[in-house]
Amino acid sequence: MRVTQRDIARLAKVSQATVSRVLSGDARVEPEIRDRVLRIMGEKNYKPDVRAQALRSKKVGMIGLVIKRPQGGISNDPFFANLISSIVDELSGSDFHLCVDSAMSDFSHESIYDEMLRTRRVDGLILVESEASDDRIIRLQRDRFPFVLIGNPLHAGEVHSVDNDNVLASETVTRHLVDQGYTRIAFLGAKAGITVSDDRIAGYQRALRGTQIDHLVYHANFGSENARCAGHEFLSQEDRPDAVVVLDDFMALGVSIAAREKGLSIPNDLGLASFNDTSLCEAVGGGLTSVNLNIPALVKQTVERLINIIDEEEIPVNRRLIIPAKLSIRRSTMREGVMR
Amino acid sequence: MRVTQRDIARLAKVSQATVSRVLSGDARVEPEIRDRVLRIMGEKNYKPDVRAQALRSKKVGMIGLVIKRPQGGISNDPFFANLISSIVDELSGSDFHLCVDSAMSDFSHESIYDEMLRTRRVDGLILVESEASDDRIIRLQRDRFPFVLIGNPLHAGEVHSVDNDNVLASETVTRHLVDQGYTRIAFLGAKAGITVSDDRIAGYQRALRGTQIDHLVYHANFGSENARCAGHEFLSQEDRPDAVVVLDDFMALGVSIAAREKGLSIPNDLGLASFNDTSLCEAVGGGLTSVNLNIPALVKQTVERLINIIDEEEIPVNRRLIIPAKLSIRRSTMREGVMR
DNA sequence: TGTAGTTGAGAATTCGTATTCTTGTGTTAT
DNA sequence: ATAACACAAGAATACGAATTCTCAACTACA
Repeated sequence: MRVTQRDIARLAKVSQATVSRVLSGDARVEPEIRDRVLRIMGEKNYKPDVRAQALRSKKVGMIGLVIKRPQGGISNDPFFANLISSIVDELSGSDFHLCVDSAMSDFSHESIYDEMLRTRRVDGLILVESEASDDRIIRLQRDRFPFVLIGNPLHAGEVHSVDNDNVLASETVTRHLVDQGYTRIAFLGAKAGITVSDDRIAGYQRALRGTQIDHLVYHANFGSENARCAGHEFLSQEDRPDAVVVLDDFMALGVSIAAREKGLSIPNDLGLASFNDTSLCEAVGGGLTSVNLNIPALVKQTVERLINIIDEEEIPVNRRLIIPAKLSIRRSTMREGVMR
Repeated sequence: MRVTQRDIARLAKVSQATVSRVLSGDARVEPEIRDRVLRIMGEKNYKPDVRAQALRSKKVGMIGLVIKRPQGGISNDPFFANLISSIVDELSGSDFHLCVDSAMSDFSHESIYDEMLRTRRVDGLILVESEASDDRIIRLQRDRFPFVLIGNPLHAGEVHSVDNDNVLASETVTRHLVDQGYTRIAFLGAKAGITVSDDRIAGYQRALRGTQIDHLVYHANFGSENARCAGHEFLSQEDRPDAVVVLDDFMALGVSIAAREKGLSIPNDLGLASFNDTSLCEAVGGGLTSVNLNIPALVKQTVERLINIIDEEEIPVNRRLIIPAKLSIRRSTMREGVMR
């Protein structure tokens, strides 16, 4: 059977209220009594029941992460692995835990919303934006439910969000390629409508604006295999690009394979850079230049802010927070005979 | 403010108990009243408070996953991404949710145990075994707390566990290499003491037992870079192996890079096979043969069993459940001129 | 010495739901 | 017709911890 405060109280010959006071560190309890209670709590290995605490104090000590899975799961997305483990790490200091749920395409939007909010299973939510899913956000705002968005909130006004500046990051990589002397730089993105992809294309274009370099934007579906196919196509062209910025590491891997299959050497025949700085980057072709989004830092800010909102401490005025990304330069963009 | 059963009761002019009965589908409530209550619940958008339900009914609707992170997080381990997303997917049908926590090396064993069990934050646990961490298990058993282990329970007796037969799987891949005509087959594993690695080495050895082929076991730390270094070493030997079974895809990637750097072509000069069948496999060198552990199936069994234990339904007698792995054969082991 | 003020701690209540206990009404059997 | 009984639904209680209310004992000050 479970040990309750009442049990402790009986054994320590005090009231249950006193046990509760000891637990909450109430100052006005005689040291002698406090020690006795603490001793017995130790002996009996007592821990308060979070369920009762939650009911009484209106806080469950849980934050929720709702991941939107496209069709067959998010199994292979290293981004989520990164995200989840970062959140868990970040939370391990606080008194919050992480509840992970998934929302399918559309139908279960409502149901996951119900489950997580109206039932008070979590105190707050972390949303991860991939497309523009505004109905959720609007509902959350209406109910004044604490949440922080990772990603670009688009036109949604008063939303707390944390994100990278994808435009700037993409501009930076692209500039890097320009600096390395590449003259025909392409961008391989996902199909239009995916916010990250669109933003990064915008950054790529911004970087090239002052230059003579043509804007070459290609599109492919996610995954290395799709990217490999796309790579084969654009690398077969007469005036093929001599460098490519790719939407993510997996796709870049695909491109690198396509390049190898076409007999193009990286970085001399083809410069290659991408985003996410996965562990893959260490391996691909002796090193793949990639933008490190600094997910741990991003998560740290997200979690801190969310907890602040939940605890109703002063919420920073700046509702949108940008985490700077940094470039991890590796061999795939270090053309021979070029010095910074 | 929150809508409670009492509010619904007042509006429907019934007692709170009746509302509760309607909710639990109690048969002996007049259809007319039931409909009225349901209508008002709908209007008011009522959902029961899980905190109160949990307190009352001794079930929180949560299962916990404690991941043991070696030092700096599990960020890059695709296995966990897979695991977590599979669990979430599997759970999305049930009325359970997933709570993910991490346990550091040793210290926080106790603390995570406290948090998750004594506080009744979760109804049951999924443990993932990488080494032999028996103290946790023993404590859980003593408290008769519902849990299922993913991995090999070693000598721990009465534990519910779900796992692949790593020995058999490894035997199968190795056999496959033999069948392909490779004659000098090595195994690259992690350092001794890691259960998966040891088991797979055992399977490798079992496969070679009837043959003339030497047993060549190498060890390296996890990660593609470490494997690449190790690969360089053993591929430089006079009598280098002509095929390698590698502990996981990431390490295999490292080996493949080492091979390329040494001018060895895969699969003709070097056969390569590994475990996990990550999305990487599609990409590496035009296809990497890998053992598919069927994590979704493994998770399905794990979750089903755990929920059975929690609900105290009849628990299958067979405490240890083996999920068959299957081999995904790709280019890296398809030597030219060899037919099955 | 008497009254006001302080303080430590027990009693009682609350959180929202599930469940048991109880009662009033209607049905069946003798 | 009345005792025995089924049954729907309200009243009351429990779950475990936090908090408010209350009171007794003790200090302080005139």
